[in-house]
Amino acid sequence: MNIGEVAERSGLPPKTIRYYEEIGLVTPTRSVNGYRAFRESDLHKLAFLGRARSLGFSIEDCRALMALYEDQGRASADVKSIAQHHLDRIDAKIAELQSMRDTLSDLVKSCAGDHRPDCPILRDLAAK
Amino acid sequence: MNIGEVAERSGLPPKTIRYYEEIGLVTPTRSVNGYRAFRESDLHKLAFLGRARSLGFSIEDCRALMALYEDQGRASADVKSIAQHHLDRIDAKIAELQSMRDTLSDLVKSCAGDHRPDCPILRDLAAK
DNA sequence: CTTGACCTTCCGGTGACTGGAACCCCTATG
DNA sequence: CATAGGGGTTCCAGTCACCGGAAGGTCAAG
Repeated sequence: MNIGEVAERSGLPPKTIRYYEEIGLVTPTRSVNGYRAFRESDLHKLAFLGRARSLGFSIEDCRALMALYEDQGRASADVKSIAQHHLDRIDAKIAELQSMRDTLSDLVKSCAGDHRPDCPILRDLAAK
Repeated sequence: MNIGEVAERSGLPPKTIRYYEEIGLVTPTRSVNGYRAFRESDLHKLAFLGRARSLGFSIEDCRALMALYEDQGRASADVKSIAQHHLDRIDAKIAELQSMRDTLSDLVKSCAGDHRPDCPILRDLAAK
């Protein structure tokens, strides 16, 4: 399989796949013409990575998850730990955004949004 | 005022203040010894920037907000528009994170997290 | 005179890619 | 056989908003 087909089937852009090779997440072989030659197992790995990334796992988390996936003797506790930490980070991020959202929403509501210069949003940013 | 005092009073790290000068958000004068010399107005600007950044506005949004703040003839609609767009982005981000959170939370709950290798998290990432 | 706390600039790195340039390879068509 | 196109390749630079660190200048106190 060339990179184009793998891109299509994995849903990852070719650029991303090359990048993943560069950082050692996949190691396709090479054809005589120098093209990357992907096996089914490479495609499988890339799909795994794509799904992990879509859940927001960092590249390093993905690397660790892949290693655990391929380690038959893994303890599910190790996987769960990574996922739990990630979940905690997400919760923290949501809380942070939610707090911004609340403030911002109040400000937007309080602003007339017309041709006049008076603006509670600017007043809030400037004061305090 | 030297940068240290401004940093303390604005809550921004010196590195950040230098960076803001570099990209033209503040333009302190210079003392004879080459040190940056900040006026009260610079401090005020930096505090404004710090609060806008803490609400998640991008640097370019901050630049625009500052310009509006200093434009006596502004229309509050312009400010509101920036804030509303930012609010929309935040809502989108929260929705994205919330969706990740939901999936991830289910996966974490379903994983025993013990010494055994069987793991629904990895199964989910690998399958589909 | 030295110490230590400031300040300066400059360079490189962060995360996870993305865009673009310059070039090679392969197949099909005129 | 030349060429056009649609693959592929590498390498470099840029993104965003800074942060860390090195090498060195400045200043007040002891």
